[in-house]
Amino acid sequence: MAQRVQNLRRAPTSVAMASALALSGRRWAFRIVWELRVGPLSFRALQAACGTISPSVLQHRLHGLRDLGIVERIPRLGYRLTASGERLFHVLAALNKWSAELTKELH
Amino acid sequence: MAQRVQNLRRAPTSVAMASALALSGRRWAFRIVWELRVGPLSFRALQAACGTISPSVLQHRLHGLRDLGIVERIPRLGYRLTASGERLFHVLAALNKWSAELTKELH
DNA sequence: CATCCATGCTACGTTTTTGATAGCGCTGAT
DNA sequence: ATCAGCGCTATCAAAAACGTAGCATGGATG
Repeated sequence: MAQRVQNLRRAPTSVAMASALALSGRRWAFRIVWELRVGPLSFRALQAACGTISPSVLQHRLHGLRDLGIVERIPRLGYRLTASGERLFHVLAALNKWSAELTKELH
Repeated sequence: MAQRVQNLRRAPTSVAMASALALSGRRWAFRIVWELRVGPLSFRALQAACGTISPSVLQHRLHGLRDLGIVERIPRLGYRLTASGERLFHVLAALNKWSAELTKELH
């Protein structure tokens, strides 16, 4: 395990990782995935869950996330995570844990 | 474990998580952390590692990451991850793995 | 049928963020 | 003294995101 991490440190940033990082760098992208963890949400419910996202950006993101196979649209149910999206959720759960530790640390 | 994930799904998005997601949503933010996994990098080396980031944005991000205690500046060595930054790297390692599986899946 | 309401989504003008490029001031080596 | 590399700033252009209004559809209700 320690060895594997060392290899990760040495290896150049892969194309796949670069695009995952590019995805993460678009505003609201991960937040949308995170909000969908509860189950399918309608467009408007998703908008409300994110708080202040504008519908144009939400629409933009949903297209991108659908193109990547992270989110899918279900008629009459709205949007929900695919299997890949679910796996991404687990990554975000790790981020969630990290964020909790970070803010605890800042006090 | 399964139970803990269910709780995560039910719980509302915390303030800490919202700001972590906001951080992720700024372009290059996570990429910078990822590139610093190899060890300390100078401003220009970091710029080169990211590929095409402009110096003004890099400067902006570094300030933000320093304010959050994720990155620190070491005289004559450049920038490196703090302990929190290292823990964030481990989260990104999970993202790395996810990205590899995702692209494998798309073929 | 007519009305109402919620939905997914688009249009559009403004603001914010990011980008590209040039270059300044400093430091250390030659 | 020169020179190269460094961290970083300035400036302007381009792109992304925002806020708001509103359209079209479809189902429920009177």
